[in-house]
Amino acid sequence: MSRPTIAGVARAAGVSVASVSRVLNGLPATEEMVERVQRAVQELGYVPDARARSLKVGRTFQLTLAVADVGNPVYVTMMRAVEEIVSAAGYRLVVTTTGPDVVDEVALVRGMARGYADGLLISPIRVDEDLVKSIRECEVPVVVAGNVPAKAGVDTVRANSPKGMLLAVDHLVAQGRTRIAFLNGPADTVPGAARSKGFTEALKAHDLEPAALAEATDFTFAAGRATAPELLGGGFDAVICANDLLAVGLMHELAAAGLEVPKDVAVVGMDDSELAEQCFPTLTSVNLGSAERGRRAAELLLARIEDNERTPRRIVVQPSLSIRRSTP
Amino acid sequence: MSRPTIAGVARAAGVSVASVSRVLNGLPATEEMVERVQRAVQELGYVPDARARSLKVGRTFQLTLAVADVGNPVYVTMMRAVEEIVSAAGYRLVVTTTGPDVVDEVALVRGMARGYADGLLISPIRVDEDLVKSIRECEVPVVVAGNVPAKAGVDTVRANSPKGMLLAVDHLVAQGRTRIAFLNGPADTVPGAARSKGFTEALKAHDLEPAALAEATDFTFAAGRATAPELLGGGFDAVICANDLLAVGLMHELAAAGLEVPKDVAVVGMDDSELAEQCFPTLTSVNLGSAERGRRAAELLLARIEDNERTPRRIVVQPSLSIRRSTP
DNA sequence: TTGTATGCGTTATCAA
DNA sequence: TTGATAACGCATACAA
Repeated sequence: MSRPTIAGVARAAGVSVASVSRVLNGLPATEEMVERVQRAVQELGYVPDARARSLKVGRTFQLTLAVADVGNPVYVTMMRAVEEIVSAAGYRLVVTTTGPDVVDEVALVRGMARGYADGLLISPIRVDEDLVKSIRECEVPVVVAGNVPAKAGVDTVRANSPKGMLLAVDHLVAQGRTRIAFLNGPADTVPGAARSKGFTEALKAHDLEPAALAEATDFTFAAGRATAPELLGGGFDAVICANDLLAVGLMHELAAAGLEVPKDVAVVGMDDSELAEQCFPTLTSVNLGSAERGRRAAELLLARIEDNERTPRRIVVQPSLSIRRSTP
Repeated sequence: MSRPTIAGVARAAGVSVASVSRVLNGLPATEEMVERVQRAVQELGYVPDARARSLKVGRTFQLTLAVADVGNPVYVTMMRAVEEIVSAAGYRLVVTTTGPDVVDEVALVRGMARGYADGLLISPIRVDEDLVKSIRECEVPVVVAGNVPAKAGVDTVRANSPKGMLLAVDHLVAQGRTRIAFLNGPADTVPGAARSKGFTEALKAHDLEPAALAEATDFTFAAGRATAPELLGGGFDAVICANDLLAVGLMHELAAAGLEVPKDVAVVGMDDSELAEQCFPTLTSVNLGSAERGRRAAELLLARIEDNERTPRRIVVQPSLSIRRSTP
């Protein structure tokens, strides 16, 4: 037995399909009509087909959130914030994962033309010409949580990494740490590049030289551990890491090397994700506003779906510092 | 300008829509036809509409994975495993989150009738009659990663919590720990109930009495911290926790109380998620086979989509113990 | 091999 | 207020 269609309901209720559709959509109808239709719907367990509906009305009432790595806790924060906004607006949120490769991101953006959803919220980790082009030409509204060139002509909401870096360095310097090292993620990524630049500027503002630099191959715990040894022996008393996963990976290697956090080495992460308070010692971390970025991005997406002619906005969310036990 | 349809491509290529469709689906056509169609597709940037297509062919080539909490790292492991299997089979995986409430799970299962996807892989945390009913009556194939009654008549792949508990207790006893406490999640959940039962049985097998018992309100880090004080002062030398998040929450409270892990108290988690090796000290954890469960569940789902008449299978994945630094 | 025509399940337009 | 019917974009049975 196949699922009942609107025609089946109409037959069972002894009315026309048009009337069933009207009742289901709350359009004017007599009380008796409403009652008859609702009973038939109930009896048959009828549920409207979303594909057919969206084919007709041109909207799916679904939104897609695309992230690079579901294992990165910063996305958890963001997803929760986005979910809250879009579900309150009556949309269903579906999450897909792209992986670290830009071609997969491009494929995903292009694929939106298939009509999966009414909008896309993407947080790209690598950005190239192709991606910018695909976003600009995307058939559905796109909002980028991250940094793409203004010429992309798209709503963006991004973090202020340099400012965040400055908060971290300010804090470390105030605690008397001046030999500061930096554990970055891949420099060919958008966040990687931004944080590298921010770190350099922040040190310059304090007239400091980097004590050591290293670049992990990914923004992951495993990469943090694997890359940490490059830093060791660098004569630093503090390390800033490009995200929390890297920081936690580093802390394990520091412990293995017999260094104590924060006594011997202070550690600062970035993202202020759930992991920052789960790890031990708890991690001082730059809050780059992932929850707020999620909220704002979701709001921009909803607004653009409402009116696609509005001029693109570029929102920057300001950072703050969450001080915990990994810094003195 | 609106997106091009197959009719637009046909017009541009000077052929019929049927021919375009055939070329796009790799059906026999002359070389010239293929060439003309492909050029038009290229020029217009045509992408077929998935809704219209699936409305016609009755398949979406999408699969839905529903989890309760994206913040729980055990789901990350599972999602990665599922993603690998289904994408290799040519399906697109979308993830939705249900929250801890069973009514939302039921709504999600019922909603599958809207035709969002060709199948559903769900890992329910709470199960009641309604949920079982909705799963049994679901319009698309469902596979449950977890435990539902056999009468649901559905493919399931679940963990063996009691066996896992026994591994944990065996290990602790072998290390000389006999005053073992248990920090459970909500007992009204499927995993909560299974682990409670498993714990009792495992202690009995060793002729031991529980040193202390506590029940957190959620399977989360925050709930673990909040509930830990109920355990403290219980005179235990080891604690088994119903999952890794609870264990990490507990460890923070132990540290705050001046207790050292594993010297004063040994801690064992369950799930063996990424968090177990990220936390400090690294967490001995019962591997309940989340990756394998994800793989097997995905395979079952694909098989059932292929043939919906096959008799439901109930797979049990055997646990193992990942020993780390939180136990002596 | 190619084109014409029908239907997938729904909403919206038009008459009645 | 209600009903018949034409799309939405695509795939396919059938005819040419």
